[in-house]
Amino acid sequence: MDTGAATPRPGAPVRGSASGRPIMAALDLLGRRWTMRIVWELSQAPAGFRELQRRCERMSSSVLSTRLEELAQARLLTLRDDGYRLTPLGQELVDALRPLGDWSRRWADAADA
Amino acid sequence: MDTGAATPRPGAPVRGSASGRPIMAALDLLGRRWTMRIVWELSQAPAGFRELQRRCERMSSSVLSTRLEELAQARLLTLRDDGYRLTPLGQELVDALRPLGDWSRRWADAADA
DNA sequence: CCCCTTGCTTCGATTTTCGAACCACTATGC
DNA sequence: GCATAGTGGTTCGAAAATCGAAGCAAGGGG
Repeated sequence: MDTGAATPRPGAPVRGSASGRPIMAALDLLGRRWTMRIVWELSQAPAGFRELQRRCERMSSSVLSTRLEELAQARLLTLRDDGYRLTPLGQELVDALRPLGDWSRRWADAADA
Repeated sequence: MDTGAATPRPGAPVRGSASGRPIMAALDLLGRRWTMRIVWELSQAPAGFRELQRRCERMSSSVLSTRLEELAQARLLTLRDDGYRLTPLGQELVDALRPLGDWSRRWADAADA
């Protein structure tokens, strides 16, 4: 791989924080382009590489490849016969992200006003 | 500003999705480097420009400036006499992000194993 | 054999991020 | 008045991340 910075791990120093606090590793990992989107798409349904690429319009294959490897390293997903799937840990992340979906709707309402 | 792509707005097409779904705008906005981190830091306490920069080690001033403008445009924060502060909408985002903190600790535990 | 799909990799072009230097302004001290 | 230090930023060239079209190797029909 080596197409960028190391995959953030809880306990290790990451961009913007040498403390090793888990939340900082999470914010670094999830703050990379397409990462949350990929997790979100896989929560809707497992998908293969090319289908994932289709679902996220204009995501480049090279970045998708990098992200999938990062997320696999972080144990949030795995490649199975039927495509990429979230691990139980990845599913828990989706659950943790769910309030964000609710918030975004309130944000949209507020933006209209 | 003009140091990159437009600030995502719910209802408008964003990177990776022409649909205008609020969650896609949120994922685009929050998936930019430092964005969630800035929101997170401001949830701990309001801070001025330079203090924010100190709290997020190595964040460049130019990106901080861009992000603050994006977040202000999205109505998630404002500049007051005592520094940058989250708006009520920004506070709600922090609340929505709170489960992520809990998850990150479970993630850390799983990574140890 | 040909054609289509799959999961990727390669690599040059483009965009984003970095970071040190700098500007304008407001104290505070001497 | 003059220096010093703090503030909120901007500028701009360098470095890193991302893009995206092309290509590769493997597999499955027809």
